[in-house]
Amino acid sequence: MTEISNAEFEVLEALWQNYPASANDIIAKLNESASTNVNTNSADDKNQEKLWHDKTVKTLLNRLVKKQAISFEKQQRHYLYSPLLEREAYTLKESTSLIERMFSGKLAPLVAGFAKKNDLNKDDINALKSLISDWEKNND
Amino acid sequence: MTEISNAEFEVLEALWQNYPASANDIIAKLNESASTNVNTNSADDKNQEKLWHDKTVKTLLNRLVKKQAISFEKQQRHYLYSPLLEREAYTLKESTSLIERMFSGKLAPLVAGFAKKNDLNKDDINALKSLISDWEKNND
DNA sequence: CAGTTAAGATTACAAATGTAATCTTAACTC
DNA sequence: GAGTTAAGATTACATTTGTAATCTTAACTG
Repeated sequence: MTEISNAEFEVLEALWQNYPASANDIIAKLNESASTNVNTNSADDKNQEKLWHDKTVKTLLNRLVKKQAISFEKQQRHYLYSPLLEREAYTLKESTSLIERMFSGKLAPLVAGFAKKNDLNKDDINALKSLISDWEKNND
Repeated sequence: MTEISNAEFEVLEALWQNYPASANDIIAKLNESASTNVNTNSADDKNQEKLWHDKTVKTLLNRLVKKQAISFEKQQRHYLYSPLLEREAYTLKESTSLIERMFSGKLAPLVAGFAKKNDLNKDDINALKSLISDWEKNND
C-alpha cells in the first residue's frame, strides 16, 4: 500500500530473483554483480556497483515487512523472506504511474521519446511488432 | 543535476505549460484543474485535485531554482520564472531510468505489461505502428 | 554449562521531501 | 510620507529515505 523506495525496490528485486531467501541470501545476491565486476575495467568504472552493507539490507527488509511488501517465516534462528507483491504487478503500477504523470497516460509519447533519441534498435522494433500483432490477434 | 521530486515536477510541469510566468501564474495554473473539477461528480471524487498552497509553491520554486531546473528574472516587484530544463529531455531521462531499473533497459517488457493488462487500445496501437514505420523509414 | 556469535530488533542520524508559517522589505495606497 | 501589502527569503517541522551502529537474545561451541 505504502510506497516502496528505490533502495527497497532493489532488495525486493533480489528477492524476486530467488525466494524464499534468508537475509544473507539476499545480501549475497545484491552483492553478486558488484563482486563480479571488480576488475572488469579499471579505466571506466561506469558499472561500479555499490556494496550493500549487511545492516542496511536488514533495515530495508524490515521496512518492506512493515509495508507488507514481503513476508517471512521463522526458520530455526533466521527468517526466510518471500515477496507478497508480484513483480509484474508492481512494475506495471510504476510504469502506469510514470506514464500518467508525464505523458497524460498515453504510452506512445514515451515510445516516441525513445525513437527520437535513437534509443530503439531492430530488436526493440521487432519486439514491439510482435506485441502489436499479438494484440491484434486478440482484439480483431 | 540533482533529482527533482514529484511535487517539484508538478510545479515544473505548470511552468512548461506557460512561461515565463510569475509565481502567481504558476499557482493559478496548478489550481486550475482543481477548481474546474469542484462540482463534477460528488459521488465519485476520484479526480479530487489537491489545492496548492501559495507558500508551498513558493518553496518548491525556490528549490527548483537551487537545483538549477528553472531560472528567474526580476520584474518590478516580482519574478518571472522560466524552465532551464526541456520537458522532453527530462521525461526521457525519467523514462529511461525507470526502464533501466525495472526492465533491464528494454522497452518491450514495459509495453508488454500494458498489453497484458489490456491497457492498450486501438489508438495506442496505431500510434505505435506509426512510430515503427517512421523508425523504419529512417533506419532502413 | 559459560562464552561467543550472529539474527533480527531497536535506535540513530543526516538529507530530502511535502507542506507551510514567519520574517524582511520593496512597492503600492491614501 | 506613513501605513499596509504582498513577493520573495528564511525558518520550521514531521516523514521518508539511505545508511548504519548498537542492543537483545536465542543458538552454536568448546
